[in-house]
Amino acid sequence: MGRVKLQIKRIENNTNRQVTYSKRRNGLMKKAFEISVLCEVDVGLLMFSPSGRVSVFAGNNKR
Amino acid sequence: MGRVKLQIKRIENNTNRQVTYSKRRNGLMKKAFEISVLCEVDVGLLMFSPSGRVSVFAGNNKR
DNA sequence: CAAACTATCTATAACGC
DNA sequence: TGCGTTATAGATAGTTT
Repeated sequence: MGRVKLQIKRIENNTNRQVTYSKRRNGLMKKAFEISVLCEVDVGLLMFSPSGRVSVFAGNNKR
Repeated sequence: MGRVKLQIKRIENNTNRQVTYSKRRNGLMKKAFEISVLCEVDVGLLMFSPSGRVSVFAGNNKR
């Protein structure tokens, strides 16, 4: 997506890599939430950022 | 996406819910892979389908 | 610097075989 | 039932504020 097609390889620029991480992390969490609701499945998603922060999403159909 | 705007709620039709699960599961795994490479982060993704099957993605930047 | 914008790319809902 | 196509909604790379 975006203005240009992006090659799937490590983003060398530190700032840009961090910005992209923030954006895509949000998108990935949203997608995980959506599939858990739409399809009534249990989903667990874990991301460990280079800075040591962890993002977690857990969606389950029992709620 | 798709032909119509989709409400984020359980898909009632069993067949359609299964089809949507297959498609979105693939999309979600791909996204997880991409963020792990682009941003050099460790990512774990787990999905438990209603039929009992489990899908796992694990991407880490040590490889 | 981070938040918002927007042009463009990608994912996917409905459809067709 | 499953796989490929098409039209469109959604995500996002680069830009602007």
